[in-house]
Amino acid sequence: MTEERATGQAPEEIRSEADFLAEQNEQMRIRASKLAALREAGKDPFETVVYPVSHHAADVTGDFERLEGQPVCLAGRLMGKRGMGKASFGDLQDRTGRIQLFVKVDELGEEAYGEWLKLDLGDLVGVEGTAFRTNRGEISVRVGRYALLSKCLRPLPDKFHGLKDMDTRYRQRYLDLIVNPEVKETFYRRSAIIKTIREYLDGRGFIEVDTPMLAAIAGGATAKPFTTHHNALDLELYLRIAPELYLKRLIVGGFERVYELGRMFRNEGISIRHNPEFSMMEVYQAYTDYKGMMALSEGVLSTCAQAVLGTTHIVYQGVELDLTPPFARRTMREAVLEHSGVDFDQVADAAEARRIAADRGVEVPKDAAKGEVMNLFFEHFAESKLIQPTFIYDYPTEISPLTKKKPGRPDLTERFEIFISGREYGNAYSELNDPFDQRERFVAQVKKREAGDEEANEMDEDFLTALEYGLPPTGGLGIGIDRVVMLLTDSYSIRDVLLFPTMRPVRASEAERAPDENGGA
RNA sequence: GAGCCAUUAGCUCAGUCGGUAGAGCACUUGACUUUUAAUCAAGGGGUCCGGAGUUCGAGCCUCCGAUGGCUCACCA
Repeated sequence: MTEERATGQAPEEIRSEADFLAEQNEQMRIRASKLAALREAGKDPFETVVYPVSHHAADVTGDFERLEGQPVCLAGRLMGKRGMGKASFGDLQDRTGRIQLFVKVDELGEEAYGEWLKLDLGDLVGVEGTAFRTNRGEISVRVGRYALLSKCLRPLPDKFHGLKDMDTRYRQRYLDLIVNPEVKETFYRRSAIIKTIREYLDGRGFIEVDTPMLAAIAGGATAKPFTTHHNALDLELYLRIAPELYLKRLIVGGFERVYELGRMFRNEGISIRHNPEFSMMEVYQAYTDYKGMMALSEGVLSTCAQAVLGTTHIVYQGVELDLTPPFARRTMREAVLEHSGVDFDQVADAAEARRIAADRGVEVPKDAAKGEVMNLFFEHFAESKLIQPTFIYDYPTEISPLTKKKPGRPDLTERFEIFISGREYGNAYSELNDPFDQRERFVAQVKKREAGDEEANEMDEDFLTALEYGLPPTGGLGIGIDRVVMLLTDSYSIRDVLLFPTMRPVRASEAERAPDENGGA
């Protein structure tokens, strides 16, 4: 909050080329001196602005019958060099993959060939030549002319082992992308999944909307928010934890079918399944209920699998999963009964529920309601056993403050969550549209909040006002995009489906804190 | 937030009992006109994560710290 905070990097951190040449690393010095020589000869690669690319690596390899002997022009990163004296081979990597280059002194001339030999692995080059097949049968480009388009001044990670160090892979994702091809594939699939979801919903009359990420009230979910501050308004704001309450206002406004696909922020722990910022899809559809959302969930998930894998029979971490609709359906009570032997319909009240929890070694809060205990039993005994896609429905009212109650069962709500491979993928319900009931639920949440529950909802008067104007019966659904991407890319950790996962910054200099530890200078 | 493990050349990794630091790839130089982890020969390259301690001597033992990974807890 101080004025100095805006200060950027210190000027002495701006590095001249001479400083760069003085770097410790021998390989960097050599690369930098090659650049200096090129500049001196009037061939500065960084002056290049465009290159007339006509084909990509996969075009040439995939359409070779048609392209054999034809002129092609490609650009990319030089990833392999195999010199043979007066001829040499190289590997060019572009966004579609790799292709072999064949370079001969006869075709390039002495000077250009000599310069070719000085290229470094990682340099960005453009090549013009003809598509052909070598004696050993590899589809290649016979290079007639080439241009160095940008210089790579640092040595790349091992060409065979790639980059393995997880810290470096996440912090310097560009390196991971350059040398580990499967990483690119994951993010191509991520893009395809998001595109498929948009097409699926757009084709069914939904419109995509953007609601505030900066909000005065962090509502719509139970989670700890990040806080921030707006200077001009002198206002404390939260980064959103869910778009739900805004999207339902839009249903009140008459859009009838809306969705939002975007980033959420929750100030909680980091794990293999959790990142402080993550992506979620939320959908609201008027005149349907949670059953309608089950069909929509099945449609979205199976369509995504079909789009990126061509099948709904997938393998995640060695386990075969069948995403073909319809998914299994069971009530929470049934799942808990099956996996713990306890029938919560036979449990009289919260006190008895807490006694059973104590007997069974399930930790519950001292004042836990019966429904909360059942939910904890579900998480403790049942959740990890739900491998094939399963809708668990009839959630307790106490843990569902925005959900319509089940007719004839005020202790249960019309809500379900989707479980696959022992993990939650989505959450949906018949939206509570009774403003009186909603106010009571908010009041109950506020009480929990006052009792110290930082995750409980705040009162949202404007949302209640919107409900008083009339929210049609509406079904709502949220699906965690990152987890879907993990599922369909067989990724073990959420960090593997986020380009830049949240990391602790590396301390600039250890020396800065040394005096403290040495007890002063 | 707690526990366990890791950190050695640009990258991937060895490092014995505590005795002056090793390999492969990459790099440099030379040979080689169809190789593909090209090959062959020679060479250069180190803040052993940081700090303190024990010791005649520490990459290795002890303590403190940094960062990451995994597990657990909270959550999606």
